[in-house]
Amino acid sequence: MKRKSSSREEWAAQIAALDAPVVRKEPITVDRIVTTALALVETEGFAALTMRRVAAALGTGPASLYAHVRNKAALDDLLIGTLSRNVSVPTPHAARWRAQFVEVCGQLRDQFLRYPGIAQAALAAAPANLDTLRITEGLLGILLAGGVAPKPAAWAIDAALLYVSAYTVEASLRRHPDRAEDSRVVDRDEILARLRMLPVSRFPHTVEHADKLNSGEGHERFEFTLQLLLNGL
Amino acid sequence: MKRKSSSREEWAAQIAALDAPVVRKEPITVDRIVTTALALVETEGFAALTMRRVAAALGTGPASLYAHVRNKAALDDLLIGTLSRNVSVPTPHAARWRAQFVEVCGQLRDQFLRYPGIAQAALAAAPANLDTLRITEGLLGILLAGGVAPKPAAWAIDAALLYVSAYTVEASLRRHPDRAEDSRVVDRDEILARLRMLPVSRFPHTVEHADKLNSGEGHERFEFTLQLLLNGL
DNA sequence: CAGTTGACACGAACAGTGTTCGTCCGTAGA
DNA sequence: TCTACGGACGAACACTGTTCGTGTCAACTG
Repeated sequence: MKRKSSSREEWAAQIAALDAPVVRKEPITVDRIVTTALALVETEGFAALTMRRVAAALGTGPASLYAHVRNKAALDDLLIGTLSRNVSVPTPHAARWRAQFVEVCGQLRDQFLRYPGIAQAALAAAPANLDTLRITEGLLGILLAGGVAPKPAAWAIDAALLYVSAYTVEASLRRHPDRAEDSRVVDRDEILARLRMLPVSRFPHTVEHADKLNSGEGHERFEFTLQLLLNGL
Repeated sequence: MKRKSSSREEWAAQIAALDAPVVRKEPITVDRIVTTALALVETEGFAALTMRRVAAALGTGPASLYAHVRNKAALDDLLIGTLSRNVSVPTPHAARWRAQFVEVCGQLRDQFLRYPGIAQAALAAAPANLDTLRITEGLLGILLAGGVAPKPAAWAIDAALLYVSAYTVEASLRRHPDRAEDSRVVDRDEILARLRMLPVSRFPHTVEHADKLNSGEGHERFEFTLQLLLNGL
């Protein structure tokens, strides 16, 4: 009972606590951290994912997070693990192996695009994470069922996952250029105009085929690339 | 002459300046900044590339750099521009277009690998930079000479450059894991051991072909992927 | 030759980052 | 009932990119 020297503020806080004594502040868990972090990335992009901002969204300080997550890097790993868990891998169907492969990669792509810039973390954590290994396993099953030899299959999967990450990183940067205007170009017509502006003497092919260089509606280019990879197997 | 209140330190500095009055401090230029930055990245990795550290290496403070470089992002762009300028694109030879394509991509890969982690900047600045456009132009010439249609050529180039960046980013992170030991695995045998440790029930294919998953000496996988892309054209 | 101008260098500061230390406290076990 | 322990967290450290204002030197101008 040595708290006889409590300040006025503490006293007021104690009185205020009388109102809601039962609804104890919900404890911080890894799940709550991950959920909050994902919401933050979804609305403000990966660059805004900060220990401080996650903590603030949880109504606490940054130090509180380190009891549940070793690192910012560890948090990133958790995020891409969660995203990977959202990808469902079908049971291999020998006749449709190409379509199945593209479909799984497309799921991953959509997950990454939903949380802009998070693929940067995926590039860092690729091989270590258990949840991404589940996807690798699934893709391997699909390719093996399609009659592809193990080694080319493994290498093609690696290339495809790398491509998915790079594709989504680039797509996110194009849409979310930090501050709407600042030397970064977003508009596609603008890019086309700049390509046409190049000196024909030094960039003959680029100028001539400028329209093809940045063409492709939706994810046409994405699927084109994957088909390219698969057709070579 | 209102400097009569100079402190003792200033006085000492003035005396010291008598020794070398002619060798005026070399002015800061964009070239010196780029050279210093590249040396820094080469020895300590892209994560160590800091305005402050570049400035310190030049014997000044960070504010001095902003007279020559708008941003850290602008500096990054300059760096990958310089690296791109080191890549020499051959004049297209119709019969050897595949080899030429792979060779150019290999040059770019080696540039990126020499400066660990710098490919992260390449992923961000890809389409805007003039020097990388020179490479795109060269690759386009090679593919067109090989008889590839413009649109597939353009898309394949995009995919290949994306893959080069992703490949080098991942390779750099594997070699340079921030702090030698900290949940990140470097050793290849270690990765293999961990893959074999997986439960066979859930990861049958991964366990069975673990040795193929991370096989490939040198840049075998790199060239395999590029060949895959090219064979589909 | 004297004087002004303008570009560059830079010290100091601001707002923000990841991470750690030490303290508090509430709950569970003895 | 007392104790130990693990989570919560305030404060601080060492950084980051960037800006403001001041200084200082060079070259052009009258």
